[in-house]
Amino acid sequence: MEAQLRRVTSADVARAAGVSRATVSYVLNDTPHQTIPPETRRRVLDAAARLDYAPSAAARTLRSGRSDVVLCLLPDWPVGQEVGTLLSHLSAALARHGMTFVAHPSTRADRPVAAIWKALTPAAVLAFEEISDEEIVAMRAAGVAPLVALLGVSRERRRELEVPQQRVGRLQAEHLATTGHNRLGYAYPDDPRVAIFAEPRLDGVRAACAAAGLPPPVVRTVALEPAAAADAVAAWHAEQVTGVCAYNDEVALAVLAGMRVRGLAAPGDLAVIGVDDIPPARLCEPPLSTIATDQTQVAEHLAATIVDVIAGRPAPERPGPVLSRVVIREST
Amino acid sequence: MEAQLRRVTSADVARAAGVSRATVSYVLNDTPHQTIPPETRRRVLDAAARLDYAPSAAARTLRSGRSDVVLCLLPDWPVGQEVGTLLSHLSAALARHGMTFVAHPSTRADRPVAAIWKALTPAAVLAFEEISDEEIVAMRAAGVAPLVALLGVSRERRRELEVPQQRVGRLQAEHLATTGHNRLGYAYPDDPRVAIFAEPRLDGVRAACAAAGLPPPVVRTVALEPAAAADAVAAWHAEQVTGVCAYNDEVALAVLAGMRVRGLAAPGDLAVIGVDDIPPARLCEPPLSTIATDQTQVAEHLAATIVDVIAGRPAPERPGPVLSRVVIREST
DNA sequence: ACGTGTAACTTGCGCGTGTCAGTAAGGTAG
DNA sequence: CTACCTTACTGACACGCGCAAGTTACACGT
Repeated sequence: MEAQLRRVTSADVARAAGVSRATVSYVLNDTPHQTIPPETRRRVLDAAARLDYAPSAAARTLRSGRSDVVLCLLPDWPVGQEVGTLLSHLSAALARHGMTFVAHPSTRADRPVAAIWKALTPAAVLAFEEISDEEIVAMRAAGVAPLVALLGVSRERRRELEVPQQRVGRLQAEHLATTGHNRLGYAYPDDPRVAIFAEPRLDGVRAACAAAGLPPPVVRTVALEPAAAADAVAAWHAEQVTGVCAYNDEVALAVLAGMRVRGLAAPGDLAVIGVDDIPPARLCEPPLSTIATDQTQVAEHLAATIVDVIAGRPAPERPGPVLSRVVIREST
Repeated sequence: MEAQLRRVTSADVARAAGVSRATVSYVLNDTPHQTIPPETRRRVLDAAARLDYAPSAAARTLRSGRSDVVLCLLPDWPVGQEVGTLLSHLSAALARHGMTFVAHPSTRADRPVAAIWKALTPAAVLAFEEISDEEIVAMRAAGVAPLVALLGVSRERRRELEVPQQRVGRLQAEHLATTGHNRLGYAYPDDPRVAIFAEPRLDGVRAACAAAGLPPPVVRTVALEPAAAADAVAAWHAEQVTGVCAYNDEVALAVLAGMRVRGLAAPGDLAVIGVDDIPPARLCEPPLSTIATDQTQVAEHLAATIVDVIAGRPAPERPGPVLSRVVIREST
């Protein structure tokens, strides 16, 4: 019918509705302190719908100086599906607030981070990794981009979103302590890039040990290979460790593999508990106890915080404490 | 020192360099057919660097009608780390072509897809799932957004990027056939959302069976639970199936778990091969044979295709056939 | 001397918005 | 009748950029 090759602009809508462009803008944004009679409003909305009008984000961004995009800089360590689902929920939650969520796989080495957010003029940037102070002032200076950092550790210097990583570690250790283990090990990840998450979790384990009157955990780095893990297992065994908290489920699987190499079996010789509850956790031998986190709840809180920060309001308080829970299977 | 609260614009650079705004634009974009003496060029570049100038993407997009953003609509099934690393490589590859890659976790139910790309005016949209024809013409009409779809199946209707999923299935079946199995099973994923990938893989298995003179594979849907998988295993066993190709490594792990329930062991009672080579594959019992794909190469080809499509050139031909290879472990 | 050509610029337009500053019509108060 | 307010609108500007068209200065060929 109408083979439109040009973009439909608000001027087109205005023409179709027989009003001025300004009126269209007022109607479509229901600008406060503007009195529009219902009849006119209807005409404008009709025309907009009929023409399939969608405002140009570019023009709107140019005009207002900020867009409704929230940019998430992904870390350069491989993101598993738990982060994937978190982002998915986050995207949905932000959409409910009228914002568009996008993620950029960090290729930090390739391009400076600045190039990315300058190319998008997002309303907010959400990062998993530390951001340099100069970077932060630069973003603030660019006016359009308040910053939010998601870290495992809470830092006093600025307001941050904190997924309670410490609590994750504490839950692991408490579970092992209450099931009769009094000498714990910690399976630390091989990849140095995930240290931001590993450190607070380990801190949580340490805290729980101290609270339960146990000696501090025996920390060993565990690569994702049976042979390497076997060495760690042997070391724990030699130190009378009977329960191991792993950084995550994959590391836990490595520990189980290492035990197999040494002819040991969980939970008899060594109890193992992971974090994340990835699908393989329930499929391995023995099925892996782990810590599951309600990503929906985390996403909801993250979204609320982001919205508040963008609006310049102080961030809301921490999420309720029941985001994570222990999933008991047969490895403990 | 200089607490700038306003954005640095090309006008600022022009003023600092003592030239007009147009000259700045010509220098920074090295516009063809413009003769700029080295001295002037240097002055401009100096000023730009000193002021930390970054062009406004919004303005540029508004002016030129298209941005340098490539938007990837993620599927609503959970993305594993293999997709994660693919996106990471893709982002790097596109950055090398001067484009910015962002991903949007598809919350298809929440917002219509149109709202997303209209909010970003990307140069291209990369989707994993089918896109309706009207959607496509709408994107084309919006002028700014050529479309590229990444599917497992190649469709004649339009140019698509094809990761050779069929080949993945063929590799699995050929490996089992050459190791002496002559009655194969296929472990189909429980999640209907991944059918786009599952179908071509299964087709590949069927083709390989036919080519090897074997009967068609016995297809069973396998949920990611030991009990459910056990039923499938029993069914295969009853039909004298001796080797199973699984949709991916997780499904393969489920099959292994199901065998355990039935007191069977791989590869003796049933050989199992997965796809993806996720870390748990080498950590489970027995270590899982699988198909590994070189994501770097895939990303490179994807990036090249996207760039070509944006430029309006025909897409380059298929990638070389050696993107995937069999990783032989102990489950076959 | 005069056109022609080229180097090295500058001026100015318009992309599509949001919004401020009007303005004409109509009502109400004094 | 005048002064003033409200309703219902419209005109015009600025956001930052790319680029087409124009301008000046100077060199060259005849």
